[in-house]
Amino acid sequence: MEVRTRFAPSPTGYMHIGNLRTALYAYLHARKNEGVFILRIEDTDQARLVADSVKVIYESLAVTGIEHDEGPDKGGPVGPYTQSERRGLYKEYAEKLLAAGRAYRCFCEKTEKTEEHDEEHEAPILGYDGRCGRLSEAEIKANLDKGLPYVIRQRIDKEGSTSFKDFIYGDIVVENKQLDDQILLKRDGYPTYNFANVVDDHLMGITHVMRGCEYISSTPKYILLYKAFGWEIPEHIHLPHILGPSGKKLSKREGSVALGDFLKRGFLPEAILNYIALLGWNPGTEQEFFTKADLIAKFDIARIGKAPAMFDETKLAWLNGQHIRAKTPDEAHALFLPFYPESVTGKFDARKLTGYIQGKVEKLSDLPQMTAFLAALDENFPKDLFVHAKNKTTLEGSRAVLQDLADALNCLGDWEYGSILGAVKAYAEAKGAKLGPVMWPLRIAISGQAVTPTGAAEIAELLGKAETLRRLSLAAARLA
RNA sequence: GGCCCCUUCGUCUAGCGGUUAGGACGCUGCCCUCUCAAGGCAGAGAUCACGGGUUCGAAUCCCGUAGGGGCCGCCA
Repeated sequence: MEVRTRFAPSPTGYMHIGNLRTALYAYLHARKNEGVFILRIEDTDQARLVADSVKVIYESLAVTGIEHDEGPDKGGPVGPYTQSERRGLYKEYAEKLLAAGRAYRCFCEKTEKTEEHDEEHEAPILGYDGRCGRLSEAEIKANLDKGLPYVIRQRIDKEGSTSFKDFIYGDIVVENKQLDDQILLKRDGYPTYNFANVVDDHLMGITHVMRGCEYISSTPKYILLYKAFGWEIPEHIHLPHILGPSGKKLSKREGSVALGDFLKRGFLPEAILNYIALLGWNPGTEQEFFTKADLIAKFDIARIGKAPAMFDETKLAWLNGQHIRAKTPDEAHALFLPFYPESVTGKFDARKLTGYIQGKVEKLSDLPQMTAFLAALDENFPKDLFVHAKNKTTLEGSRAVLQDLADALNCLGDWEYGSILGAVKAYAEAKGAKLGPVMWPLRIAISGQAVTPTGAAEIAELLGKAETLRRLSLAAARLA
């Protein structure tokens, strides 16, 4: 049977990294099995509609290369793919349940979750007591005649238990008395997630339902729905959570959670994809660097783990560096360019700069700070930087070297990396010195910092002859 | 509070009855090098949450306990 998976985000205005991983896994599983990956927009909460947020979903999928085969923008045989456009369908199916006695109208007041319940989670919240389920035909009719608003609730027989086999977590059994008569159709006529999800997954022929494991506890209710309709139950694959640094579900409170944030901060989409793929899944080999094509080839839902994983930005950064290094110089440059300060791109050969530092960059957002010294030397950098035990450089020695070097470089005809290095080498040789003790003062003088993203000769070349000589004499003067 | 789930180095993980418990990030050191935040090598770091079983033998199987997480919305 053809594999059909879906990603069913609700338009919230940003792409949560955990949701993106769910999308990735669903996508990979579909591709791996030459199946179909569907995008379905779950916009059934009218109160929470965020303008343009569907666009964010499209953009997120596009930038990460998680491309869907069917969706609101692409169409397909089982559309529409936006739930708000499927309202009639849900009503129709809810009424079928009503007619079959598997659902009932509920005229009770709204019982929305309050903030207090959120914080004081010790407060027991009791589920709906099912009173409207016991209303007589006459009472229902009377209410209807009065025009009382109502919702449709699923009628759950509180006897016995309901179970399902989760692909990751195995058999899950829940006593039916734990199950609430959940709302299927809201007062405004829109379905709840719980209902729309089941109806759509069935109608869209989804074979593998992949979602976060927070849905495990409500899945028995969905199972009962499938059974009430007499529908085949798809494979359920609940994914372990991604945790923030505090050990709780990754949330906005703890730094970046949105794909857009990571992108802005200089993480590459392919690195993010690679990293989140490894959060909860492993290939069974020691491979850690993956391109999307690698993932499609190696992905296997059988190797998804059960334990939640903490999101570790340090490792993401490392992986990001790996992906940057894997780029061609031209690709890298296209990536770096937007992150270079104007002061750098305006004055220097940025393409050359990229070539010199590509192997050192982890986050693109480090670029401004890494390259700032090119455009603006901190002329009052600490003089101690010249002192280096291993190179046996001292303030006195450095001054002499700098003065000599200034002369040597001044005589240089063409100003490029090779000739600069050649001149420095020649000078060192003439002095009977090793290269280190000469290069060190040079690099400090022209950069003003102990750590630079590339070597002294490269920096000198980028700076140009005039600026290099200016910095050299400046430093020599300070050391005098 | 009720129910469900999870538990191997700080972190991500391998392991599916017999391993010196392996790898990666990070950390430390060494090498290379014109610096290192790159590369190479090495090291520290996990009595496999704890307690009972089962077994000749358990990180691996079973049962408890503890800790953590999730759900209990006319949100998804």
